[in-house]
Amino acid sequence: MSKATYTDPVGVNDATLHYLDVIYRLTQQSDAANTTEIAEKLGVTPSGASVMLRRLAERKLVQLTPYKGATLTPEGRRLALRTIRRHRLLEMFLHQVMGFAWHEVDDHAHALETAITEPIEDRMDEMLGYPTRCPHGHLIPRKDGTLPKVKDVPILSLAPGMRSVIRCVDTDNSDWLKYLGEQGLKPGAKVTLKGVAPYGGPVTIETSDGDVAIGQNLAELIYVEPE
Amino acid sequence: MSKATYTDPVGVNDATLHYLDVIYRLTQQSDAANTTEIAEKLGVTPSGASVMLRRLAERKLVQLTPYKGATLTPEGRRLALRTIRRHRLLEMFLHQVMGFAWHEVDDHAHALETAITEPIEDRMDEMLGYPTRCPHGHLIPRKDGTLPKVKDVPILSLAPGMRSVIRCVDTDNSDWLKYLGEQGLKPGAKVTLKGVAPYGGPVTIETSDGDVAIGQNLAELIYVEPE
DNA sequence: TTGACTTTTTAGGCTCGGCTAAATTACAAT
DNA sequence: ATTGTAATTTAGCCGAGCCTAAAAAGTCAA
Ligand SMILES: [Mn+2]
Ligand SMILES: [Mn+2]
Ligand SMILES: [Mn+2]
Ligand SMILES: [Mn+2]
Repeated sequence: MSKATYTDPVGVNDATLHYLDVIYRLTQQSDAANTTEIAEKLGVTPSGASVMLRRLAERKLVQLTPYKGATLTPEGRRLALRTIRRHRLLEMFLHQVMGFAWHEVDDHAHALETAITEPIEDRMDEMLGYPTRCPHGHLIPRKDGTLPKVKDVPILSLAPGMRSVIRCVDTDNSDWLKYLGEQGLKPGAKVTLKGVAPYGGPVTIETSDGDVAIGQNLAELIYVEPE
Repeated sequence: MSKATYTDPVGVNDATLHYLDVIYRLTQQSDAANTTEIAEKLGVTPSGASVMLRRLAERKLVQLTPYKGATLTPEGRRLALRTIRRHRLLEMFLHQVMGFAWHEVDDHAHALETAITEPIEDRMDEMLGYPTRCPHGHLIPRKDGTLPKVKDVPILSLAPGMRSVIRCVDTDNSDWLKYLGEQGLKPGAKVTLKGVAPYGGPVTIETSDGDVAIGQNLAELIYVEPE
């Protein structure tokens, strides 16, 4: 029973990768990820996260300013982007090659994202024709850690009547994805924003199958590229 | 970041599954697996294995007779067979669907065997047409824990001149597999044992591409079905 | 039966990633 | 400037899965 042949440098295990992944996402929105937010996303206590963050800082994977928050070091970001790349490639593979529905792939991809080897990552990429986005439209980081440039905008930022193509549906919620998919609202769909009812009312969107009306909370998840 | 949705009852983790897997294999050959053998296969010390075995016994996954050895309980065997099934299905998937060579798949399958979810297991099975063997010819346990009946015999047990079909090449050694594959000696190949030189000399086998001579140690790995 | 030798278990300790409870620091409002 | 509250860290603990060293149990031959 041989030891992990294709595995990473010691210490780069599941827990570590999950922390780095969460910190990466949080630092996309604000400049530093604070302990409590990280703990919430990971389902651990703030004290547990605090201790773990110190360990990650000792390993030079995060830059930690006590009482302020955490950011990733270059090595930490490299590993975070690798995990995200693998997650999104897996989602694409599960969807396109294995035939899972777009609302099913997130859970399965999480189960595999820290287990796959680099040759498998590369082979999936090749089989999929080097995709730039996951089934939900999120960008797949390249192996060098760069991200494709895109011009996605929230559909709600468009003037009513403007034609556009859906590029991303920004949620992992399986139920919402299933529903939006059934309404024809998924990446690649050509849509026109018809209007937004006042006081939080429904958003009407024209699709190739007719008009659909959805809540603003769901409409906020949809990003498009204007024609 | 949700908790392991598709994961098993608590405690059925990587280490546990590896122990069960090893105990299953060892109890195929003798009636009980002894501590030192288990430790060797897993690359841990006998003392470490002894402690772990006691924990597995407490969890009713193994039946432990101190100073005698371990056997699997029905639940332990169920989990062991599940891991072996997933390993061999993965090998088949990596080979047939993803195009990896037969000598490459074992390592990658080990990396994934404890990570995949049941829907992925089922979907691979379906895509592969419910295979009964891995690329090396080992039997794939069914979901109910039963194994297909076969009539494989060692090629060296055949009378010279007897025609047969290779069914299994019983090794995980990547170099040997690569070499044997290059010689045309892999499951499905029609072969005739020509002769065995005395005093550990070469074994000559006729293949569709001509005769090949290999060492007895390699020939012992080859199992066939006589015509 | 008695050693001698091998196998296995026990004792004590370590790291990792969690936990709770308590202390500390930051920050916002008076 | 002081005080109260919220965020964060520290202290002390735990279990899993390993380790080494030592003790105990089994085995086998004289
Ligand atoms: Mn996802
Ligand atoms: Mn996605
Ligand atoms: Mn294998
Ligand atoms: Mn195999």
